[in-house]
Amino acid sequence: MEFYHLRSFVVVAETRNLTQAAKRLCSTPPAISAHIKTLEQELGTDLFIRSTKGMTLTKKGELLLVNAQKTLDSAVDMVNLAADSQDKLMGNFTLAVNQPLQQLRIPQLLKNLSENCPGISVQLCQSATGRIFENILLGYFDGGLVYGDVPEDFFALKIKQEKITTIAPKNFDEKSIISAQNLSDKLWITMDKYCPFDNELTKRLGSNYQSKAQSNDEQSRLDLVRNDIGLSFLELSLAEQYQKKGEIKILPHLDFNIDLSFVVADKRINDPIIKALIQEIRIVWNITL
Amino acid sequence: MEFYHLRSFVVVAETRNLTQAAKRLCSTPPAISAHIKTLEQELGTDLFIRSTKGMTLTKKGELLLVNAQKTLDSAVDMVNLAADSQDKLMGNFTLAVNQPLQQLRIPQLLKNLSENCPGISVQLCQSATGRIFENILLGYFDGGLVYGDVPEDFFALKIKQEKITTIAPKNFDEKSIISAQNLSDKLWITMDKYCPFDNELTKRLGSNYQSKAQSNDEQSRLDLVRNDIGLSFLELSLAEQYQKKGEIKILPHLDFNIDLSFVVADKRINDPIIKALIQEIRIVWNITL
DNA sequence: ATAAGGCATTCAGCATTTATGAATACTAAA
DNA sequence: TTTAGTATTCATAAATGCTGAATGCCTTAT
Repeated sequence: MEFYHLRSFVVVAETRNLTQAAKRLCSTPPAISAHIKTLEQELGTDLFIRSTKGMTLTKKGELLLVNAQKTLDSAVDMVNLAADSQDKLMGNFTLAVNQPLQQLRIPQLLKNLSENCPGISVQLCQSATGRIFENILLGYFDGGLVYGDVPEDFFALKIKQEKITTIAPKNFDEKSIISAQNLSDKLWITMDKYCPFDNELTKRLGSNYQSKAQSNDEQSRLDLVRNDIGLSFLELSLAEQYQKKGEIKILPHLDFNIDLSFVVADKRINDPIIKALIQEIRIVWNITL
Repeated sequence: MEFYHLRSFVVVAETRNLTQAAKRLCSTPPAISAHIKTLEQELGTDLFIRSTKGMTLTKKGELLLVNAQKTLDSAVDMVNLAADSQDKLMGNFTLAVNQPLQQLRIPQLLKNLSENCPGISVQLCQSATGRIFENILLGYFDGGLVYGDVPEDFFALKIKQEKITTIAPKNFDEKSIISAQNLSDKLWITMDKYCPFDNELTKRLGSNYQSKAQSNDEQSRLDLVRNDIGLSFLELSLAEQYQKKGEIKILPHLDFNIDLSFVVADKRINDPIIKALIQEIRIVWNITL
């Protein structure tokens, strides 16, 4: 049974005349006749009573006509839905982030997105800057929020510049630190090779600093510093909060700035979903251009 | 768009694998691939994202899958309904009657029928015995209740024997009637050539009786007799009712018996609807065989 | 009575669509 | 590097559906 059987069924039932039905269906009586016959065989019941005057529905035909009509309507619904959602943006976007969501205004972004682009759903994924680049290239992420410089083959939208400072345990003797170089023999809690923070550290202190522990997670690093394990980098405003509480100390000797950017694969810059997402990011972060 | 497109769509969505889908559909990957591609072109949107791992639904694919499934379900409903009502009796039956319905227990018949065979609807039609035979042969009636002998090519189920008597106006001088022959020169209200009552009249009185008026309708004939137009035949029990009221007189000289039968065309005796109807008639009239 | 017109159906041949099987290109895993 | 699994392309074969003329049936008009 195919749709054209049902179409013929319905039209013949309406016209009660095979010839006219054929005209309306832009076909010929033998073709429509065959449709009806096939349908009758398949359903195992007569649908019409043939006479020299035309075709009249049997009782069972009347019964089944309702379902046939319903089935065709359902199909039309599907086609209409496809047409309606033709230019409607729909899709998933796997967004990798390198910080707690609040700081990145992600909640606001999701809120705006669900209002302006209800067809786009976002899958969030925590990762480190370097890994984000890799996974975007591998197709596991669609885009991400990353620190620092952006490799080739990536499109980057600069969101803001962040100030990074050095945090130390509260009982750290900051008097002993005169220049940045004095920090190179201290114990460090580093990120990992995928994090530009570590690059910055190497740039400033050389590669002879000691790494006591590694963690991508800001919160973990903070905890380790709190517990007197060593020094680490942290975003300035966050660090100031914890210093106020007396939990850590801030060492300004290595302060540096770093860009926070939204990145996607260069080749996907014309993807309408990505375009829409960038638009929303611009709004949330108030990026004029 | 045809059903096989939707079937392929649904199965590929389930298996997320063209090869397995093809197996399940007893087909080959190129065929199923073409189905999907055709459907995508027709709907104007991609349904799947192809990868070396298989096929995964796009967002719009997910959206449209619901409708596709619904459409297929609706079609299955129709096929199931056809199968369920396979052995269910359905149809119209045009029943011609030659008397008021009450006497023929038609109300009871309809009641039983609607309980035992809800798919059968009955169209009632008043007519005269002879016309009933003609119209059954012409296909205008499916069956009827008739008086007297039944021609060839008809199946007859005898329902009961009725006593027919002669009715006369109330001021009729019955003393003057010694034998049946005395009635032959009276004025008669006859039925018509299609009614076996007239045959009976001819048989008994010869063809030289005078016909003043004709009517198939019992009520009309009764009215005419009441108004002193002439004599006529009537079923005995009815006649007795009217005699009690003093409206008419009964003349017993020509009394005769006649069968009331249910008839259908002989060739249609195996029609299941007719079989069912006969069964119900047997019940209503308590006909043991 | 006869002819004409409308109806559904049958059938042989044709046109189109659909399915197939081998080959290809790609990717992931071994 | 090879192997296995994926979807796709292509030429060919098979199947399916469509057509137009012819047929039979019936009703209506002549």
